[in-house]
Amino acid sequence: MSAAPKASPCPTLQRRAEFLRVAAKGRKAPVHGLVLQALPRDDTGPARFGFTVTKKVGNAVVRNRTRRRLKEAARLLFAASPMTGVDLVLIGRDATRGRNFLDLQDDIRRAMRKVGVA
RNA sequence: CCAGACGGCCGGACGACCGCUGGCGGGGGCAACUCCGCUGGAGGAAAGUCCGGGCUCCACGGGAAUACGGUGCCGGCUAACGGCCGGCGAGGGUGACCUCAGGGAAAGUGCCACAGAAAAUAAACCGCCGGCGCGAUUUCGGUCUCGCAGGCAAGGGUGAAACGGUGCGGUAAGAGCGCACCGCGCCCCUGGCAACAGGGGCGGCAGGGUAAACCCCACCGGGAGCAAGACCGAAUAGGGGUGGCCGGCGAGGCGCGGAAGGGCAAUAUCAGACCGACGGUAUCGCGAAGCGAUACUUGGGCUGAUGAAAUUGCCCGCCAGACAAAGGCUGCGUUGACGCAGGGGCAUUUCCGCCCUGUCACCCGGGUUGGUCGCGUCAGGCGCGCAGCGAUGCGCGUCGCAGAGGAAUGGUCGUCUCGUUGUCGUGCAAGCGAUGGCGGACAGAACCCGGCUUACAGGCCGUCUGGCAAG
RNA sequence: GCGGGUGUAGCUCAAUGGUAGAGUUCUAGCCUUCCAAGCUAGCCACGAGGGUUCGAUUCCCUCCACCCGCU
Repeated sequence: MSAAPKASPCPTLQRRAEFLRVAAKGRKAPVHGLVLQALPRDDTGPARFGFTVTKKVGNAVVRNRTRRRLKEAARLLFAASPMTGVDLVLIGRDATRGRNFLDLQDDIRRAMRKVGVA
């Protein structure tokens, strides 16, 4: 990469191969509001996030809103307590949209403990 | 007031905290970037992708014809359209109004099942009619059965549809055979730019339906799409080439290594079942770019067997992260890392193991999961005026109004609002007030614009129609 | 973004504009000591809505769902 990488506080996974790697080799924790997949990395860079909402959940508006809630909940949580050296994939499900926001944040914390990276 | 028709419009509001992103200004930094402030940040359909255009590349000397695809009453509007407006015709509705692929059936071809005699050059099942012959009967007028050769198409029956309809005359019975009206065709007149409408005359019925069957006629149409297309591309890694320098030993059996090897044939292939996706070949359609269709299999992989397999030729492929240049696709060196040795690394020492390994300089090429442009000032929005029945056009004024890039335009909370519903109070009642619950549609820009189509909670405005009531 | 195709019985597939059919499944009966096989009978369908036509699974339009290809 010729341009210097942007110093974003919350870098995202973008390539399909990265998502597949996390799904294949990482650990999975389904909770009520979402499904979390995590894969530790060797380096000590900031945690990277990926967001997945399948077409089964709904149309474009519903998927967009589901993804944004997950993104915001993750942003608030990890701004308070940053993590390093891990790739996280958050998968939205039907309940994500109607879940109380505080409960959704608790769901993420609970899922983090289940996959053993918290 | 009730029911309805048409047109236009809105698509919850405000605030707090925490975020994302475009622009402008300022500060820091060599720069990438970062901080602060101000300001902008989804839709009427952003959707489906059904049409039309801009823009870009490709193709192209002009014109015509053919083929293919599309459109199809007339006139107008428009950049253009399969869109819109106005008019005409047909059908529906008490009405406002709605619906219609609505050219040609007298160029030709095809089709019209079942039923029916007959489904379109006509024809005659049951029938009707008079004549002739035999016979029966008779109140001597006639009546009836059967047969023969004829006339007729009114009635019956079939069907979605039966070679004009109704009535009168006429006749043996009938028939546009004659007449009136309706329909139809032709001609003329009037109105209209036209589609068409109205009127008159003539004809005596010719021409069933189907063109969302082929077709004919008229008009329109090059191909692909912003992943179009253009530019930059360094360090490092990686590919290739040339030159200089350095370089201890060894092998071609197995094995191993190497940036890079398969197929077919020749004295090495064989058998089996399968597939037609991919590739190839052939044919067909259009002028080509390009797009598409059909067929085939010397093509493909799979399973099993034999074999130590070389060499040569041809073809394809590979070295290579798309493309190309030059070169190469092998291994005993006029060489260049295969082995050993040597050098370096795995914290240090010895052994073992693993990994890396000529070095320097110059030059060349392509352009990726990189960056930049394309990228938002335009068939633009709003207001007023003028022209027009209208679509729309013209003039003036005014505004600047998203620009992401796996994808921003948000997340959370509160107050209000709207709908619905429960409870309480009040009231004869409609209702009003208080309070609580639930809900607020359809849906997310991806180059842009004009349409069409489809989805949509709730609400507002205007015009009109039918009905009821009151004045 | 561009383009193509499919939708018929529970399943796999047929069908010139004229009564929707085959195999299989299911149900019942026969056969058998019982089961299987076999035989016989039955049940079940044109993705949705409009239009053209006397008549539509078939022709035309719109919508829905699914699949495939190219870039």
